[in-house]
Formats: sequence, C-alpha cells, structure tokens
Amino acid sequence: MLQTTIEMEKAAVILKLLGDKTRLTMMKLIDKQACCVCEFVEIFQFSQPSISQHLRKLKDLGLVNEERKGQWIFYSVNKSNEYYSFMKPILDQLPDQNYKLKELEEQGTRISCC
Amino acid sequence: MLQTTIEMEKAAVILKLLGDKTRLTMMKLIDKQACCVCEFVEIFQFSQPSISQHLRKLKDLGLVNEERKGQWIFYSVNKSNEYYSFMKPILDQLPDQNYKLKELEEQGTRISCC
DNA sequence: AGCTTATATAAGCAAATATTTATATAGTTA
DNA sequence: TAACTATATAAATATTTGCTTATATAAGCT
Repeated sequence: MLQTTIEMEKAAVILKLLGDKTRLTMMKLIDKQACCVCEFVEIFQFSQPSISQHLRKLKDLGLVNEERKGQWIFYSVNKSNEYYSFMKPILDQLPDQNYKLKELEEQGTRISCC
Repeated sequence: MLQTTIEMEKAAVILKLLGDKTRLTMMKLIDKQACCVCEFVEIFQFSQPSISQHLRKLKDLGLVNEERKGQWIFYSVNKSNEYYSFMKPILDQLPDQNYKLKELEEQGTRISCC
C-alpha cells in the first residue's frame, strides 16, 4: 500500500496550526460536530476576537468549513480538504473532548445557538 | 480496535515541535538513520548553535536519542519513546528526505564523520 | 600539555504569534 | 428603523520563538 505524501512545507504549516492547544482542541471537537464561536468562547475562556482569529487561521488553510445559521456561524472540520487524511490519524489519537460541551450544557452556559 | 490516546497538552507540545520545517525534516531524516550535528548544519545552512538548539528541544521531550561516537554525536528518533506511535503516522506521510544526504555526498560536503 | 574539531550553552535580538481592546459588519427582533 | 446579538477585523501590545555571535565543554591528535 503506497502511502500518500504531503509537501514538507505544507505539513509543517498544518502541524504548527495544530500545535496550539486551543486550535487542537477545536479541531478535535469539530471533527465530530459543528460548533459556533460562542461555544468556543465559553469553553476556552478567551476573548471572542481571540477565538475568531484562531478559526480564521484554520479557515485560511481550508481546514474548516463555516456555515452561517442566522446570526450564528458554525464551524466544522472540512473533511474534503486535501490534507484531511494527513490530519485524521492525529485527531484520531486525541482523547475525546465532547465532555467540554457536556459541561457547558450542565452549567446551562450553553448558549441559545445550540 | 481501540485507538490509544495521548494527553492534549502533550500532543500540542509535540505538534508544535514538529510544526517547524527544520525540526520536521530532521525527524523524517533520523527516523531512517542516525545523523550527526555537522550534517544538519550542511543540510539546513543554519549556524551550528541553531541546529543544536533544535535538537535540544527534541531531546528534552525524549523524542530523539543521542549517541556519542568519538567527537561526533549522532541523533536518531527514539522509537521506544511513549509518543513515537503518535508521531509515526505523521512521519510516514512525509516525503522521503534522504536525497538531502545524497546531495551532500555528491557535493563531497559530507564531512569526515559519516 | 597544547592545538584542533565537534558540540553545547548563554546572551542578545528580530521576527512571528497570541492576546487584548476598540470598532465594523451582518443578521434578528421590536 | 433602532436596538440587540454574534462575529469579524484592526490596531496595539506582550510573549514566544528562532536565529546569531560569543563562549564553554569535551574528545582526538601531535
């Protein structure tokens, strides 16, 4: 079975993006289901612009999809991106992060959007 | 088949280290055979301290082994490190970098050590 | 021992990155 | 249309990173 390869330059850029705990957790979360910005703000306890800028970087590489639903914008992993197969084994080895969403629900902090 | 997981914190740290093109290329090279510092200096055209500092970071996480042979120190991927299985699928998807060593040989720039 | 070669460490600096506050845009609702 | 909510963008700033030069350490050679 011939292993598909990725350009070194591109691989490094993607790994650098994933090498930030916030973005890595985001990607693991939205690999399973779409999340909106306000959820991330709650989960990570960073300012909204900070969250938006992380998402922007992921979007600039095409790693995520955004879908507007009314005033909310939902982000999810773009599984048809050419580099998804490169990232998949990484994401698969990460522990499930959905408990973070569950926590929000329990706190009742999970906002109107979801 | 249960997928082994890695702590998020640790995963992010490792990905950040691999998210540098120099270190990523180093790791791909020494996944196959040990290389010494002087080779890296030739390959990457950075100062020797710069190379040593990259290697130091990899060593601090236990990702590489160092073996002294006389005045040279050879570095190789530490395959018995607990996180090697996390990195392996990444390294496997990278294009082979051994042509860089071949180039050194052809130039005759490949130093005494090897 | 003294010189040379290979590597590591320390210190300084420049570039890149991530955060914040302030402001703009876009959609929703009264 | 005016007020409100969600998100994006811009600008300022703090932190981190990676490089360089200078210096230290360690091994080999004469």
